[in-house]
Amino acid sequence: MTLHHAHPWDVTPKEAVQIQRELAPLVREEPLDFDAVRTVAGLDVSVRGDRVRAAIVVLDVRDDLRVVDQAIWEGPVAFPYVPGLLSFREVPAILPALEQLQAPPDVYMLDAQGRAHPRRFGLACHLGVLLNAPALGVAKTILVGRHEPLDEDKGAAAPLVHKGETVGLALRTRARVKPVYVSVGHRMELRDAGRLALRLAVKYKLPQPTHLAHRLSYKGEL
DNA sequence: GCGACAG
DNA sequence: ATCTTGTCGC
Repeated sequence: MTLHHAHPWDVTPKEAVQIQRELAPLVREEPLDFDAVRTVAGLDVSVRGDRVRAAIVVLDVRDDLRVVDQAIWEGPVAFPYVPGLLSFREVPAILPALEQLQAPPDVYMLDAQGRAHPRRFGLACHLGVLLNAPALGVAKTILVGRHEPLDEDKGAAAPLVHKGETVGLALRTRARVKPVYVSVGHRMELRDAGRLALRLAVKYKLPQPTHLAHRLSYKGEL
């Protein structure tokens, strides 16, 4: 995989914001060709003390979500947690983990926001633009935006709106369970992201890719 | 100035 | 995110 818009990571929060403003216009919302999607990678990063551990789990969506590849990378914390600047903390750990994969996944699913971000450039957008690949964010809580109440059944959804703009989707992946917040990362439309998240949420609230990636980064194994 | 605030 | 046991409900 090639980095299309490489930039320094050893930056100050102020410089990070500037980088986001420069890259945000590069996010492309276009129809996703589902026929070209065979593998979906779930990515997550856990933090323990002063160490971070990035984990990736690749599933084959045409073979009953079978796990076909996985990778882990551990290293020192390189950036503090600042709401809105999560990518500068996690991407530096995700990139080296990606290098361990046998092949580039067709879609990247992040445990974070995509366009549902103050500057429309959450972690899912950042990674998607860097790799120039389809990406989406599936977050457990809201960073920005509001939405109308959802029905209690599985599949219930409502637009996530911020400053008059639909930036994501509040989606109930399991009946009577708190919804997840889906948003576009890169090279797909919101409806595509919603369909993907709902279709891959077969056993838990979180879609299988991010659910497994979370387990792998947290426990160190599946 | 006062809250809100992905992981 | 992380610190952490049991407990209520489908």
